[in-house]
Amino acid sequence: MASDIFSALADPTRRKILEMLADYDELPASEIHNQFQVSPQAISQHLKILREANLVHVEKRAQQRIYRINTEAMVQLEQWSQSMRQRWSRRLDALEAVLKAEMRKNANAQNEQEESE
Amino acid sequence: MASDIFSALADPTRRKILEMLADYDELPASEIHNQFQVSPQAISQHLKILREANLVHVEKRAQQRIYRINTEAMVQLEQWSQSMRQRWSRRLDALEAVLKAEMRKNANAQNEQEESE
DNA sequence: TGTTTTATAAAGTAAATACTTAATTAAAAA
DNA sequence: TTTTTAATTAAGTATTTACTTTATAAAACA
Repeated sequence: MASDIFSALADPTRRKILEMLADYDELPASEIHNQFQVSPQAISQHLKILREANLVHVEKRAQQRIYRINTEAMVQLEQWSQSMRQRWSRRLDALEAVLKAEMRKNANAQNEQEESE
Repeated sequence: MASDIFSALADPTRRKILEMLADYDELPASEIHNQFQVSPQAISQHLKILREANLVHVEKRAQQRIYRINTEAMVQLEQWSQSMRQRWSRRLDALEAVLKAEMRKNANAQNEQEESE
């Protein structure tokens, strides 16, 4: 996992930037900035963090910097939540196995009792 | 989305706590603390943040506080990444439609040319 | 009851974060 | 070539964060 995807996603401005990029594919920094009330420098700093987390790609086009979302990095986020689910269900499977074993044991005990009656 | 799930997940200690809870279902604060090098107070503060983000549940048991993961909140994280994927693919679908329309147009142009030949 | 266990709350601090303004870079246009 | 456009980097600042130590709470145990 690219070191701090989660820190990068912690900021609502950066999440909104990613959502914009998911909707529009490619956007120059200036257009991203238009959607917010803060300075272009502030947005540039957010974009730098998104770049460093490998959540976006940049391409130079004349004076512009064109940003795109990096879907691979987004996949990593999904993988983390999936791995959480797997840990969770692996535990549930183990619990289920124990419960089934318990049920068999009870069923056997029941049978033995019936046989002795 | 319970306001700052993402901020709660930004800290590696808190993510590790969640992973522990995913593996072990229920754990008292003291056992969680055992896995880390920081003070119990520091862990208590992390647990508070996880509680406020609704990522965990607590149950009092004698002096202990028993923590469990709240799977509903984890689902919200998956929903966000899924919604990102949806935005992304909705855009791809639209692009595909445009491309298909282009192809039809070209095919028609081709036909008309053949007819005139 | 007084003491121990388990945990949290409160107060203080160093480092990180999200902004600002000022300065710099580099391509395009006049 | 000078100016404009688009964006970044640098420097400074207020707030937030992640810890610490100290103090408090509440159940269990002697």
